[in-house]
Amino acid sequence: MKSGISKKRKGESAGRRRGPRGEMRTRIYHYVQQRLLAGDPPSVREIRDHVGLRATQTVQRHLDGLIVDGRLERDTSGRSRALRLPQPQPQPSLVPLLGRVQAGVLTTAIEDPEGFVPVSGVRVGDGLFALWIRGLSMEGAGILPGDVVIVRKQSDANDGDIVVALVDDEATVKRLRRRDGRVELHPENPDFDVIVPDSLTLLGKVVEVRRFLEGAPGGV
Amino acid sequence: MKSGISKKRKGESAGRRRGPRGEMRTRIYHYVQQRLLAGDPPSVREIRDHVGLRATQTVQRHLDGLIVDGRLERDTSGRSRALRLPQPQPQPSLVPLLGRVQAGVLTTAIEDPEGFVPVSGVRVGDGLFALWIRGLSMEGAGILPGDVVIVRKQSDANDGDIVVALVDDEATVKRLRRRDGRVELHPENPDFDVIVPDSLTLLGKVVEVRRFLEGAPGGV
DNA sequence: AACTATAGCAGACAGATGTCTTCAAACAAG
DNA sequence: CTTGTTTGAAGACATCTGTCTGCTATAGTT
Repeated sequence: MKSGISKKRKGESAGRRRGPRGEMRTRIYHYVQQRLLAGDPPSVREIRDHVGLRATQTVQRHLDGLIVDGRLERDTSGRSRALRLPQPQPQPSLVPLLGRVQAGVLTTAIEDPEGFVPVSGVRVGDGLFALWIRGLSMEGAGILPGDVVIVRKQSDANDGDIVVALVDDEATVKRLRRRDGRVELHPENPDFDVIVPDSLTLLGKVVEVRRFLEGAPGGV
Repeated sequence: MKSGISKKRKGESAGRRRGPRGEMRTRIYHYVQQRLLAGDPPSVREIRDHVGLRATQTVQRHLDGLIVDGRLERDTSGRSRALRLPQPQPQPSLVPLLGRVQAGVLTTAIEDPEGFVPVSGVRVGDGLFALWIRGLSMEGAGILPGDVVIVRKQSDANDGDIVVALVDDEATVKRLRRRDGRVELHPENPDFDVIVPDSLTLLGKVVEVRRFLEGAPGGV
């Protein structure tokens, strides 16, 4: 045993409950939840060691109970570290929050973000990034300077979608309009002009807008 | 092999590079990054299968390179699924998203939320709840129907804060103003009236606003 | 008190996982 | 062209990990 638990004679503590009924299960639940929220799923032995039990089978039975209660889920493919948070407690994913994005360096910016924002797991982490809003061009849509938009990477979008496109080699957020077979990028502020790009380089579609009235997102 | 890679004769493709120098390493990096950001660390065999290699040792060598470059880290305790991203990651918390909140039932609503939204760990999860915006009274502040506000429970707030208060036994979001020792709840829309409550029941202060342009938050 | 259910221990075993060695093909440099 | 480096395959092995069986102690119920 690696955990410093004192050597006991065979069977010495078998069956011993240390606290009120249900306490161990609650302790296990909180430890697993914390580990899963941290993005670091625990093995059964790690759980065992953390809560001070000696047998993995005891942990398993508690986990079985938590799964029956719907508080945890298990990936049944036979892989290791298979616990999951269930709906409606989605496993959060972290989306890279980028600084300035210019033509050609999106991949680099994603690999070296200035921070991260957590999103619900239903959005599946691949293909998302987050950007700061810096201007007033989308004010009418309730998107203000200092907001963060979460963007799903895609190279096409529908009429009416709010998108991130490259204009003059700089990323900009606008509403996409299709007029007579042509693409237009519309601001949501009469003080800004409609942009008609010669060719559209679309980085993605805005799927979420966030405003932080106090503090900044994690890691910034 | 589980991945559907076609059976090849022994050694048939040994040493074959399929793309430009460095491409495989980049592909591996992106896959690992995405998995780690999703809170689901990959095994070496999962990486191997995802990128279409046949030997785990090849993956290991690429991972070694990524570790030398500082782009990934490895927990060296001998555990499985030991890759890490090098920056410290914010640890998200889950905030309950409530349905309708009326006087007297906030605690019940928190215990039985209709879903959860992940927030950055810097906000320390306890004491937070989230609410839907249903009306247009805060339109001028860029807070629209269908938005979700994240609220920190507190019974006092400063002049200018956006707060959640009980008015006519119903939770409402307004901007708090202090005038001549008196509290006023201001809309951010001229079509709505200023509210001057006889006594203020403040549920908390809005710390974040979120708009979901596609889908809803987890569990809803 | 007796009985039952719950909780925990110990040990064994199968499969997942990481790591190492050797060999071979492809590519880059001189 | 030759040589050295990089890249990828195959196979073996040690350890981690999940799961199962059997036993025991404790707590709850009748």
